[in-house]
Amino acid sequence: MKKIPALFYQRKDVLLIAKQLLGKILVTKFNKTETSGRIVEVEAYAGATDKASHAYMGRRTARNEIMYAEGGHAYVYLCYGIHHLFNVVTNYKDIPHAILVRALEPVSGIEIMLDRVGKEKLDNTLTRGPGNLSKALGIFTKHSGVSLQSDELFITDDGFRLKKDQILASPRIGVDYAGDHALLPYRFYIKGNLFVSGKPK
DNA sequence: GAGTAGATCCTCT
DNA sequence: GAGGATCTACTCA
Repeated sequence: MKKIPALFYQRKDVLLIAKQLLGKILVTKFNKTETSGRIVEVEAYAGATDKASHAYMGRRTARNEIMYAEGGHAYVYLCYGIHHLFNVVTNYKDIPHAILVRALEPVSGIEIMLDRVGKEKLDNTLTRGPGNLSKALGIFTKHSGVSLQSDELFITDDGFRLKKDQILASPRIGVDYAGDHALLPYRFYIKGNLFVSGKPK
């Protein structure tokens, strides 16, 4: 499978990229063990104009420095002292846009993922929610800043295509503190997919 | 089934 | 020193 080229991420419309990431395969290959999952849920964070973003109003710190890099890098950080959140940096250099990957549908290395999470059998909690999927794929803060063109962390396209009516938008999750911006429909997910967070159907 | 509290630690002020 | 791009478990109905 071919990695998605860096140019895919280096475009201005973070919402468009977020939608196009749905259905792609996120792959990690650490210590020669490969695990992967199809992206079924994402959230866009539109940098300086987005209250919910770490880079709101152009904030720039050691932690979010990677958001200012050119598109095609991973931004990983720890939330609530427990959960690792995996983001894809997008747009051009110095424009801190990012896409948070919230949920995956397991594709390969499922037993390895179960082992990492400490579960016995596959269920829809394995890769549902950003904290869980990072754990399942073995992603930690030390992977922040890794290029998605590297061989241990990348995204591929296996030819899977979604119809327009399979993509739904909704307000983002867990960003109530962002006031009005918490209501922006920047979350995209695949209709009816079991691994999308929220209430199971 | 729905709502709420607790866990737990890194980062910025 | 405070708070956060979350998840789980437990309570109550």
